[in-house]
Amino acid sequence: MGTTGQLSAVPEPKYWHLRTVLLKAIDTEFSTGQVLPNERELSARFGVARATLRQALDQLELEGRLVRRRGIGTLIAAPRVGVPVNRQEEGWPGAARSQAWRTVDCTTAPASAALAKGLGIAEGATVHTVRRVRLVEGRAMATESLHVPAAALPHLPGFRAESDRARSVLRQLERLEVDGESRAVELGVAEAEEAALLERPPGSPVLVMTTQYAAAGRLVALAVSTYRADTCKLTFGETGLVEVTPVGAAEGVRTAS
Amino acid sequence: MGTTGQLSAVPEPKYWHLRTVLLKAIDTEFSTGQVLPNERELSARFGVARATLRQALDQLELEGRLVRRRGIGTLIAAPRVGVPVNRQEEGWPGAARSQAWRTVDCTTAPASAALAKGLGIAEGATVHTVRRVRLVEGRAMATESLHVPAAALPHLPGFRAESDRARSVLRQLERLEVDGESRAVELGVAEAEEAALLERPPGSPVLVMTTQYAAAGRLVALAVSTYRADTCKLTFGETGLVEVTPVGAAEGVRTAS
DNA sequence: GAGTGGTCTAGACCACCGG
DNA sequence: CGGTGGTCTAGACCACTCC
Repeated sequence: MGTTGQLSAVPEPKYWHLRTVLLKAIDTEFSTGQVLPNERELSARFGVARATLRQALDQLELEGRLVRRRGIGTLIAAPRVGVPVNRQEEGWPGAARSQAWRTVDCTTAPASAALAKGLGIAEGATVHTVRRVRLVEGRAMATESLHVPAAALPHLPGFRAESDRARSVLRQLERLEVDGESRAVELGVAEAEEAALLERPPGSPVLVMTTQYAAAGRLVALAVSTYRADTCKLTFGETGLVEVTPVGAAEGVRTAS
Repeated sequence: MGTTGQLSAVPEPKYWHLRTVLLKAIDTEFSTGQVLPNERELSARFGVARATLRQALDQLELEGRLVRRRGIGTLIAAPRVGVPVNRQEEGWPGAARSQAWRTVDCTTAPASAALAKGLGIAEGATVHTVRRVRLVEGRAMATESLHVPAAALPHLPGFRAESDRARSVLRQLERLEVDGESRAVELGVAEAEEAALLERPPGSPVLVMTTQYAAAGRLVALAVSTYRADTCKLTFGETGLVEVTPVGAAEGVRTAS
């Protein structure tokens, strides 16, 4: 990486120009896992205040190009992991290759107004909520709150220990024939508990995915999942006919073209 | 909104606590379009430096709760717009209700390495690229670069004016029978040109969606779309059987539960 | 011109990590 | 312990919008 980096006059902010310079350096002179010079060193080298440098690093971290670790340094991030989110492969409890989820807890409570609306049931109706963490290669990638109206699980056995109840709910869901799902994805930030489960500080960006599952013409579950935006790329597989080359082969198309 | 807001001792950073306080105020005391007191006023009221207050506002803006306009003030944001992204309804050129796209330009050039890989063709092969902007309610919500190998469009007429060529490419695509698509969504930031098309400053967060379209067992197009993360919520409709209550009815489930 | 958010500075102290 | 990133401060000036 060059010594100065020639901050141009100024139609564009310094931090943005810095980001560009650093990005090029990352692409050409560093590789995954390497540590950058520390912030005080970098800010001196580029002749800017540390806060300004940090603004540039913030951008690059948001883009998933850098990882900053307190007490360690700033590292070049690994490319984002493609995380499949279709029901068949991974999303639905107990399906094929899923030891990928770890159940955190399970509660049973009356539905809040918002939750009732999302599930299309009456406010105050009993709802089971299973919280799970999705693991990819052993690392926590997402949290999920799976809300299921008690009415949708007629055969659920009576009270049990919490972990048993979670298992029961999940097992019951497996048996339902889900014939439709509707998803939405938006940007959010991790709140305290989520952040802890994801091993990230509060305020970290997440991709919030909301999924409504339908069976026999009725909604039977509402899942709210928060995926770490720094390390995850959500991939939506095709139920269709052709096996398409996995997305991710497209790495770098956006900027390189 | 209270006058002080009682910043607690400190296991949690001030800016994060501030965010919480402001979030509650937004939910209870303000409504869409209202302007907050200015930053100097707010920072004084909460007894913090302006930079600290801004850190809290940054978070809320990332969450899509605030919009800041230079020279105007900080406003309460409208809820995010649900933007459908399935091929049938909106994504594919010329489909049903689409006057929703505005073509920006159309270029024909050899494929870069990354692009060739994404399309499964040889590097340097000729590719048509149509850039478009997606409009929702008249506002620019996304940009798209649609890359199509020339080889996939055998009947494309010879050279023409750029706007005509764009039209031709899109029309040819309509005629192909697409039988598969593979999507990925991740977080990114808007670069200069994108940012301009989206009427946002560079560095604004975007949801980057990469879509591979297949027809007759081969990839025929690669689309890279960048959606404004502040105002968009991507919704994935079901090709399935049941008409599911639109996601968005689930508003507020995540925090309220 | 007055008022807004956007950028930038130069410093300070803290929390965490490793040897 | 020294070194790292994380937070916070108090100020300055700029770019923009509206009157």
